[in-house]
Amino acid sequence: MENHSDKPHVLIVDDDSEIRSLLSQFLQKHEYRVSVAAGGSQMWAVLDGQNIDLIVLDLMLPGEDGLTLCRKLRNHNNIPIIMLTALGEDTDRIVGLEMGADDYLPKPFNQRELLARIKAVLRRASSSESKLTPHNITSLGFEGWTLNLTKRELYRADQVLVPLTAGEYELLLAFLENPQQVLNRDQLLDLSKGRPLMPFDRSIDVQISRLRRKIEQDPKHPALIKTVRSGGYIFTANVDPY
Amino acid sequence: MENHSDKPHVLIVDDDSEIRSLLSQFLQKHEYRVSVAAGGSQMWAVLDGQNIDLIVLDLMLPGEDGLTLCRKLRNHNNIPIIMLTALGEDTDRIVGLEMGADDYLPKPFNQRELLARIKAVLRRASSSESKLTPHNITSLGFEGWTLNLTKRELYRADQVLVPLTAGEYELLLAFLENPQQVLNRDQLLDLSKGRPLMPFDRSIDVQISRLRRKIEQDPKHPALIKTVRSGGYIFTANVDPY
DNA sequence: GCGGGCTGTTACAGTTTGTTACAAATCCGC
DNA sequence: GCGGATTTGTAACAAACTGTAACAGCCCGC
Repeated sequence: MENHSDKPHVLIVDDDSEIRSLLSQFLQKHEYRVSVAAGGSQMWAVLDGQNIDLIVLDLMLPGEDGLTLCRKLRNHNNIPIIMLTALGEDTDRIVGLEMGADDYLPKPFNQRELLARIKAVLRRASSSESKLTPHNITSLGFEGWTLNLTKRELYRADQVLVPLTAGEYELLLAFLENPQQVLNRDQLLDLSKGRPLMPFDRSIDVQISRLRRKIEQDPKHPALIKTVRSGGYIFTANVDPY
Repeated sequence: MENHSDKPHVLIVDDDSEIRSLLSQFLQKHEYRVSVAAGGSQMWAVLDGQNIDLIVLDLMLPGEDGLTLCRKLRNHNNIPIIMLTALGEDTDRIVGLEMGADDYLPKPFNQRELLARIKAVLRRASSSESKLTPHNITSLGFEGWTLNLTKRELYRADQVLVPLTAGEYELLLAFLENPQQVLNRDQLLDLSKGRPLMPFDRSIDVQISRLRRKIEQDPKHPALIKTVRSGGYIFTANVDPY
């Protein structure tokens, strides 16, 4: 469980307010803590402030649809997802599973059926936590950016993927693991490549330049990675793990 | 145990009918279920229809010899094998073990000796079952895909079988057993083929390329198996055992 | 033995990374 | 401030690394 209580915290994302309140009451009766959201933006707001253990996500939503949200969620974290869809069609199920949903339930569904699936998915999630999923932290966030550690991918605040080369990724990771402290070139080379600094070695400077081009608003006046003359570089933003 | 009774099911492969019936009676007395086969083709027929827990395989067989059968068995499954050979020579033992036999017994042998070895091998097999690639786990799932470990078959999200060669299967399995961590080429070669990396050896790269062609949505931009330049490769998805 | 499939090797093209060179920025003593 | 020394930014090139097609050898079933 992500939170400190013993009740799993379930987030229901559905545009139908009747379904929201119905499910909410039902799950609360069965010892779940429940939050609700009518769409994508409300969902992100809840995720920002709460430690959610499982998301029940409607496939059909006004605005951004469930599949898109599902994929975006997977870029950020590992929270289990159960998709609800009006169609009992296999195609939807397949696409959903490919997007990273953990289970799927065709509407209309029996509430007890949903309860059973929630239990099953949570059980699977907690049992596999220690084994085949070695990392508890999957992403690091800073200033709206997200670095997904399992996919080794960087996402901008608007969720667009920004391709990083291996070298750029390792360098950025070195900064995110040591934020707000000056790192000299030797440390950076050690952290990112595991090798020591040689005389006249400028490779870090060049990699910094390349990384800035990708993550700085104005690379000429960097805000995230600042130069410390004759000291090294410093990552200025706050970093939070997910 | 693969079958649902509590009796382990042993398959005896020997061309000598006297030995077959002798061993069969003896083992049945000691609470084993026994099937017999006189050679390769009978063996495959039995394996097709029964859930065999252990195979006692004679090295000297008319037609296809025991070593060849042993290797072929290993390409298909993980059933423990005890080899019988007329020669007490170490060379045969070594070759047998290399082919994947779990133990070896020189003829002539004491029946109690065979019983002891069967017990030991089954105990070893069942204790390792609960570890890394447990036998009670029959499949590994990731992003909608399913890898069936007993059949060594891969299924897409829509349940369609995707044929894998032996090499591709072993490589994929290596990833699924070590997801979300960077594996270098030496590790991958060791895990999938059991041999060390030689200089200028590019075989892993080629196998990766072939595997990607089968499991990646867009092999040009792989999502499941990512390249880590100068590091190796990483399997990015979550893996859950079934 | 023949043919087909699998695997490793090789070659070459496309990326990524390190090196070098020079311009720009900063520092320091005056 | 001014000029020279030092440090950093980055374009351009070279070297290293990876992707994959094509080929050859091997194994296996017939």
